[in-house]
Amino acid sequence: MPTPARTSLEGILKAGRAIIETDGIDGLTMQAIADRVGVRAPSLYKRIRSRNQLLRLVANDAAAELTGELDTAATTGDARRDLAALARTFRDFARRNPGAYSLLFARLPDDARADPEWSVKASAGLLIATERLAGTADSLEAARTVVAWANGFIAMELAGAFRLGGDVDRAWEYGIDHVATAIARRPNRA
Amino acid sequence: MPTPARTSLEGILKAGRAIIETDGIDGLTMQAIADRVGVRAPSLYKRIRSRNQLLRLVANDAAAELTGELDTAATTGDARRDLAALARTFRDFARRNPGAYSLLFARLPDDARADPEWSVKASAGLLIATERLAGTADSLEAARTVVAWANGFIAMELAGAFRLGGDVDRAWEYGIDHVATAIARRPNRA
DNA sequence: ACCTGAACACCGTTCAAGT
DNA sequence: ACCTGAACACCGTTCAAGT
Repeated sequence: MPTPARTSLEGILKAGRAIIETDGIDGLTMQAIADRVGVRAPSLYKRIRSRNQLLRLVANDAAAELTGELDTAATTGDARRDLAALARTFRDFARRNPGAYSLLFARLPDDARADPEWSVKASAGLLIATERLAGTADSLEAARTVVAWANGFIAMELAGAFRLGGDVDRAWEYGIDHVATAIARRPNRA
Repeated sequence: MPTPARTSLEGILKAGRAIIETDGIDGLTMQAIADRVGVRAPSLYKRIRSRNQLLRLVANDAAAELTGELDTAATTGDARRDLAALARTFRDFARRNPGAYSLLFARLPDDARADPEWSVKASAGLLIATERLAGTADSLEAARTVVAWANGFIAMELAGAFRLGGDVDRAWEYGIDHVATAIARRPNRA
């Protein structure tokens, strides 16, 4: 006699997104998921192959969300303005979803990581802006400089690593402004 | 009848530094330490209070090593050259000690993290260079921009996040050069 | 077809017992 | 004074058994 399903991939995924924000990656246990969807831990293996695959599902879900937000962020056509908007969107996402953000950039086993294409998709708009600012020859290096700065800033902000006082928001504005100037063609011999 | 000690803090610390490089933070288990120092896991609690305290010891040890290297890196007196040397030293340390590096910047419970002063000590030389380049008013923001960029770059490099091809070393040189220009006073209206 | 309890190998940690 | 085995509460995962 078939028993009706009490779990679903969607339910598990939603539970995963919620738990990773409250308890972090380490808190995302099979037990925690099972409690939340109202089932015993072994039953989860009817829907997912392993905890690592669950982490990948959660990471892909977050990546799609972030990519969607980035796609609608660069709208002015002004490369400098678009660059600042993309960076701001990235930072806002990280602040709203610190658990998902750290999952996306955590060093995890390959089978737990988001599909590699996500970073290509996510950086499409950025590459357009940096190409216009820095020129075709340097657009990849310029994009990497911006992403490294934004990623590093956000990671340090979330980790509470800015411990020398001062205004972190001011450091952000200073940073995006100066980095944009830096990658613009001939920044210091205009 | 007192038994002679077969463990020592030094031995445990050295084992910890070694294991974190081969097996990562998650691989640094009490079992792994015990195996390496030739004792059973419960005996470790005669020397350390908990695994978290061990993580802190390892982190502090790595922080002292990194700080020492940074202290001898900025020697030319030329602020731009010193800045590049400090960044390069940072990157070299991370490549030689990727496990320790990620431990230093991982989000961990407070009792597992390195003492907060380490980052103050480590950034002393950097602040001198950025103050000369950017001026006193902006030196903190400038230092945060450099650290965010370097940290973000290294984290992405170690995570294998540069997936769009291209020459990563060239992106590093491009980045440090342009970031230095960016924070220098009046970069685009000289 | 779905869910469960029991079991396994692993964690960190405590503690009484051995020397 | 130091080390140990046994035990506890937790992990992820497998699997035979129940409906």
